[in-house]
Amino acid sequence: MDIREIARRAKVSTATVSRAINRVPTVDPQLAKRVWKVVDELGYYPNTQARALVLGRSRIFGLIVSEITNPFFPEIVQTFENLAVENNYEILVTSTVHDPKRMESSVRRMIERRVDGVAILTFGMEETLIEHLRFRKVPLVFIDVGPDVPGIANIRINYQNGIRQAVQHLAALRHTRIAFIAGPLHLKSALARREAFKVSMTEIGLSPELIVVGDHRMEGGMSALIELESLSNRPTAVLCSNDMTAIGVMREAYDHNIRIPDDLSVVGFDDIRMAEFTIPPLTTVQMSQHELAKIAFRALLNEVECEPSSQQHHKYELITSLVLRRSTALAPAGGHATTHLKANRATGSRKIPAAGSRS
Amino acid sequence: MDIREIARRAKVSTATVSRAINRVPTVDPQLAKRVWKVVDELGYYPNTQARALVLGRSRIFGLIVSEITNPFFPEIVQTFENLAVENNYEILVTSTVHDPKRMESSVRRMIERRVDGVAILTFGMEETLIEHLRFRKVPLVFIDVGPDVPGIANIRINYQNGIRQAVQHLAALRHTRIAFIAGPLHLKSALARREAFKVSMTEIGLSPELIVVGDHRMEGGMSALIELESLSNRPTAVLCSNDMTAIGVMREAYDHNIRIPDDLSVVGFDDIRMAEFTIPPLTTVQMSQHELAKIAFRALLNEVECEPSSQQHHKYELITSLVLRRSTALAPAGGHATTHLKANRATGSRKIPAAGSRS
DNA sequence: GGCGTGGCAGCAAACGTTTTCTACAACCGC
DNA sequence: GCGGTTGTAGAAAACGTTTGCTGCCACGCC
Repeated sequence: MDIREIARRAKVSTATVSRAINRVPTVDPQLAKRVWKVVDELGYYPNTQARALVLGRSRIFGLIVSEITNPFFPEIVQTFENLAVENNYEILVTSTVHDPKRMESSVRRMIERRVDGVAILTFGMEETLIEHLRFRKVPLVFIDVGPDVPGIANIRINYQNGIRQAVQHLAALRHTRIAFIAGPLHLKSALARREAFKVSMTEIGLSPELIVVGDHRMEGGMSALIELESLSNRPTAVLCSNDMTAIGVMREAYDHNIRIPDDLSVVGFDDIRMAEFTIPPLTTVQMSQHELAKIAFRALLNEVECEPSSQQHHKYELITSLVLRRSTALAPAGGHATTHLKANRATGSRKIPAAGSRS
Repeated sequence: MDIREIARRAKVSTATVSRAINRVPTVDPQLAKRVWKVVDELGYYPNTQARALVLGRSRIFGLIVSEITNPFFPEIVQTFENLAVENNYEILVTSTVHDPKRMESSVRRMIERRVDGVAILTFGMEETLIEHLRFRKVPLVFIDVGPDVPGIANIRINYQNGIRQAVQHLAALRHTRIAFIAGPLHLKSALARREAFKVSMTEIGLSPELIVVGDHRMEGGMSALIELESLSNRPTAVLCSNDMTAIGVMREAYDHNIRIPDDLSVVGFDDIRMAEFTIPPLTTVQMSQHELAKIAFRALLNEVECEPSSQQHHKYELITSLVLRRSTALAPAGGHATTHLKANRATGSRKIPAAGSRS
């Protein structure tokens, strides 16, 4: 069913149908009404790919994220989608899952579908891939980083602010041995957070020496805690590069009967929704996913719909700030007990194999 | 840059370019090589919307989920995307966020973009909306429910199996007052789980009377626990309609110093990834998101790429089964203490307002 | 009353592909 | 050597829209 079918039934030309559908004001109200009636009766929906072809605009925005399974991102995707719906855009979401092949395929798919703009909310995208998009003059939005030219918006994130608050908060609780569990260091965002930690520690006269590397996932938090606990100058507080890491830390601490926050204070980063529901609720640095998505979308829309002549090179900045919950407390008097790693609880999960007779 | 540009530079017709690009074997290898060279040099990518227009197939699958922010779904989306990439499809994901308006917009967007099939992994989609898709002969895949006609695949989920295991597991731990926190009862899936609970309880001679209603979110779990704790015949175990509810329950229990599993056993449903990382790790009924996505994708692909004549009305079924972790234990001797609701910890979260001077 | 003008509908081209059909060349067999 | 057959490239139509341009009609003005 196409526009011609409508035209036939409404006894007008396809041009008139098109104009009626698109609410072009020069069309006679009576004709328009006739068209709408037929459109409605037949349940006609315009074919957006035909429209995109002639218009040269697809009304699709690409959204490239690291992994949609990381709870940080779904919130962004949701907000982004809400805004897209409001503005009559579609979104094409792809995960890079830290795989160069997938990054490449992400970019290729965006280009093939002729998206009108791409928000790159993943880190560690290769320069040459980005060049592919830039070459085609696809408007881009980056987090943190990206070339400093018109048509490309950068969202700067003020990591320092929130991390300084976190460090000062811990220091105020008399912690001196504060560890940092970094993210994968090939990611600029992870690097930036670690640097912010170093700066903040130095500012208050502590040496930022307890730094181990995680993977921004729960597993990395778990092994990082084991690593930290095996040290002779074990920390009394640990600041994590993201919330997932912090959740892993708390989970591992649970296995070793390390009490949070009594024995060990934990601070996360991101303030994902789950942070409010961990046990104990996680003190963390908020980096509003909602705001981030809003900024990214606005930036993209601005690039696409405004005159490129206006060359307005907006500076977008997202601030971060500490949210206090209950995973931090006064430093224990003499550091926490030394037997943690021995008090292992049973771990692992078993699965019931069959349908189960009554037991 | 289009196929004609390539044709001009390779000194062949557009037909040959098209054939070369699509690896049609009848094209002269030498010509093909010439075309590929130009394609490569110019960084040409075919315009999929033009292709879709003439082919009548968009190579886009729609994926309608309830809320992408519910951790159950991102796993599905990821697996679905992986399969899509492998098979050269794109996915168009929309969240209904339990909003009729958004469901409508979801369906409209799917139709406008001319998707080749839709997996409806949300519950409570209105019949008339589905009719819109069926009317256009869009292949559909449903969870649980859906019209029983060719071109529409239903993934039946065996809730009973897993829930029976859960109930029997709790009974084996000498629990007799087992509560159930249901999901929103206008959802068929929530209803089915509750029914499975009732059946399972009855099977072992317990009466399924302790049933309260949640919302499949953490907040609902929290208030449901409060409700249950205010009862005179307070439960010693609670089975939740999904894991988010269970997380809410454990979080609320924490606030009231109800120990899990010592005072209260908790069982979830879904086995989201986070279930392994809660404190304590959550015993739950697994409903593999990975499998679910695989089945949905396969069903869709089957509907789209196979002869409609084959009429193979595959039955897809997903079984569920209990995963034991550490949120369940022997029932406390005389029920747990009665003072829970009074031993309230401080709650809520505060936010540090400004950049923070040293404290 | 004639001409000019404004308003509005329709024709047709264009968007970038795929594919059918035609055409041409080369080769083979008789 | 010629007709037939096979193999391969190109011309052109088609997919479903939008929109510039043309042209018609009616109205108003002189």
